[in-house]
Amino acid sequence: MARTNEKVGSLPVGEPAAHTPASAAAGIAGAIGMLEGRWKLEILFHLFGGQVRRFSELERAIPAVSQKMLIQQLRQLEQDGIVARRVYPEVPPRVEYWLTDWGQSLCPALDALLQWAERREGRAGAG
Amino acid sequence: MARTNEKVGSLPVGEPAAHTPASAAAGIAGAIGMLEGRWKLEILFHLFGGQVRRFSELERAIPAVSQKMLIQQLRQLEQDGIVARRVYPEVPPRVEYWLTDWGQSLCPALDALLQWAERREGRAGAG
DNA sequence: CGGCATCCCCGAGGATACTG
DNA sequence: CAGTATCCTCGGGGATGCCG
Repeated sequence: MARTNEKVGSLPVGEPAAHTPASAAAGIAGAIGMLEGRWKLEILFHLFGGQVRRFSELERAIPAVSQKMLIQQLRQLEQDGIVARRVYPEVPPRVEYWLTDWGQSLCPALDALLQWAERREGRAGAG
Repeated sequence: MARTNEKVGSLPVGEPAAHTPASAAAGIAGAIGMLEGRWKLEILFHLFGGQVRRFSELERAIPAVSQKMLIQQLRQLEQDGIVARRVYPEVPPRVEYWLTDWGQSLCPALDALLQWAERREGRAGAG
């Protein structure tokens, strides 16, 4: 988010696991940012597992979304390298969407988050 | 998000791992929602590892945040059961914040997300 | 069928000032 | 020091209409 330039002190460059609270937060914020649109997660879950869907299929699968939003979120996901898109130069037009390998690899991370959310039951905490 | 009432068909109730695309998305959206405030992640990373911080410490640790925002996000995290709060009835006032056990358990999930984000480099994808 | 453009609403988040 | 109240900005996202 704002200001990632709070340089770390003396780091052995090359180690990918070195983070300040700010840089770690920034990295995750970036990841979450890519997932933030109101419909992106739902889109992703319709695409996980190598599924290929055309625009109208997604539209039907997510009834509450508007065309504009669906396109917008799809394009953002595409731009972020999470989903891939293919246009068939036919008439009537056909466009298909699916997950990139990197996009697919989001699944476990999302699953971890879901597990965490569901683990909430016994949230006695550390009070 | 909108409409979680798209009931699943015939599920063996009791299995916690059964999700429709919509319900999985909703669950993760809930988790992400708790993390969404602009400062929450940064707050979390200052609290991970059992650290206890008082309000003014967090304020100094996150210079760009306003009092209002810091309090608001802290309170939301508290309400969600992620952070705990303790007020010392002294003067001048002192308030300390730390993560609940459940909050601490977010760390691996966040880490998975961070790993994923950093794995982006060779994002050739499944084009 | 799929996509872009326009207008509008609403709420998250910021700045500032005040209180106990 | 910690928290509250008020006001304002900004942009995400909804509705609608037109195009290839």
